[in-house]
Amino acid sequence: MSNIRHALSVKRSDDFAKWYQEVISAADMAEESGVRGCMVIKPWGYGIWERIQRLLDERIKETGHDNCYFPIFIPLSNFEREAEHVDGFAKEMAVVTHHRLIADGKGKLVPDPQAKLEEPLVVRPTSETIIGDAMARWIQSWRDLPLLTNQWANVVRWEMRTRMFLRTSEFLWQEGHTAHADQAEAKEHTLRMLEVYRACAEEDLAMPVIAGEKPENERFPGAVETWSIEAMMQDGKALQAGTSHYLGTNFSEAANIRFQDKDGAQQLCHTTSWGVSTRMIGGVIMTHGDDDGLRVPPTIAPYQVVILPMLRDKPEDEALLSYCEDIKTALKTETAFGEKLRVMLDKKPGKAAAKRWDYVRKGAPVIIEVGGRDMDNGVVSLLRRDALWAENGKPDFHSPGKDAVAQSIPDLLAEIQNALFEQARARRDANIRTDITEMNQLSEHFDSKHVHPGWVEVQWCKPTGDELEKVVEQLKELKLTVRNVPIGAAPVDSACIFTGKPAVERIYVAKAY
RNA sequence: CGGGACGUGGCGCAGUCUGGUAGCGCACUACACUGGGGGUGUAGGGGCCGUAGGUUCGAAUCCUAUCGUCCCGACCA
Repeated sequence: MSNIRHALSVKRSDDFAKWYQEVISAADMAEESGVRGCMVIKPWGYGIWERIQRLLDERIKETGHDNCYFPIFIPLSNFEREAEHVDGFAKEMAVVTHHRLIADGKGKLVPDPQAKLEEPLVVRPTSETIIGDAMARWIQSWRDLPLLTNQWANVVRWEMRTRMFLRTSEFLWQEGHTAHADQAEAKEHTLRMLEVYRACAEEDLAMPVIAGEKPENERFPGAVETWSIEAMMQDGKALQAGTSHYLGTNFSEAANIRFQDKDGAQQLCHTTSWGVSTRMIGGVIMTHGDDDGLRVPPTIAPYQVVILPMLRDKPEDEALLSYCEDIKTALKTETAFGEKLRVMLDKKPGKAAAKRWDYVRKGAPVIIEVGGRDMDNGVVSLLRRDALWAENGKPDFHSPGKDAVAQSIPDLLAEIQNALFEQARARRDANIRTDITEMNQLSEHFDSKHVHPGWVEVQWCKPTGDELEKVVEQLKELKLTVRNVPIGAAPVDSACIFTGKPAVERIYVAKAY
């Protein structure tokens, strides 16, 4: 349908990276801040984050966690305690060294040498160490376990290369931290939270994911096991959308998190940590966006229904507005997904037709336009953002009756939510190859001019150490990475694609963000 | 952090090579027309050309530094 005049100037198929940036600015989600790698999240983008936050927070609380808040500054000595952890994060830290500025006599302010901190503070890149410190104080006995905490916070990682929402120097997230009496319980909890993330991604964000364990080389610094949910973006690349780590006793040893067991003996706790960030929003864009902008799943849309009166700056406007208010009032009494509908009546002066495209770009799930003729006929003009265009290349308006429209919206929103998920799942499934068993097939698949090579499921022998390094190098030449070892995969039935040894598990291999 | 490109009204760009104090499209404001679709016309408002130094009678334009952005690479829960 090439005669359609799309709402964006760049198409996904022409330049995916540029398209991604255009969606963010056209949907008015975020903008550059002037500070390297940091962004201003605008109301529509932040509204989506608030929705994700709220829905995920409920799920986290349902699994027994309480929220708390720890300082953004971590004493350097505290951070230094876990060697691998330090190794992983040291090169991307923001460090506070002074607590006062002083005029330099040339009209500038400089850090006052007199005000140098005795011990530098690092801006948290994650909070295992400072929370571990607290856990050591909070936990005395087996009766204090399990300790289940979570915090919503910002963190800073001095990234070399940043992209809005996907990798920013400062980002918002949720980090859960738990302590358990033994390994089995801690591991079980790691998987329980991974499942919470899967449900949140698939049910709340309508973003299909594959849950599995990360290979050794992709582990979180200091973790014994790292698990992830991986989503396929529309360009076929993988996005790690959430991680859950079993930390063993590494952080307990570093921070001395111990408890007295029933027999009176001192034991180290087994801890976990898990996080999901504003990166999820990047995932939503690249999962549901189209050539007209964003499409927000109704569960996380700041407004699920936007009403646009076709104002003419004439006396008749008053009746039209009152007609629209009726619709809004009726909608407000409805519920969808167990919550009240979120409805906006845009009364701002301006052409409805022009405003319509603003909301199309923002991806409001349902747009209701109302003009004088609708009013006369007792109907409204309704657009589904997920199915915008009719066969004739024009916006596909529906005309439900005014009195019936409110009641129909909850079902419609559920249908849209489902349609978005199914579209994404079908696309993902169509872009996973499972028939590749040889390295040359793999290079051919990813070398060829395939615009959309997607993911490949292969079998491997789960190498470790140097042997794994070799595999990672081979993959790197093709710009590929091992995404994860999916939970619940079929049993292996062939040789390792990299070494020829008997395979022990299946893995997903893909280009990644 | 290496290589490349770039930074000019809100957005997208021209002007930079060949110095002479800024222009286009969209958006914006006002009025009029139009009126079921992102409309038309007329008239306007808004920029010390990222920032700081330097060269020059004179700098968006030349030189230096610096900050930021994008692409490629290295790195990366």
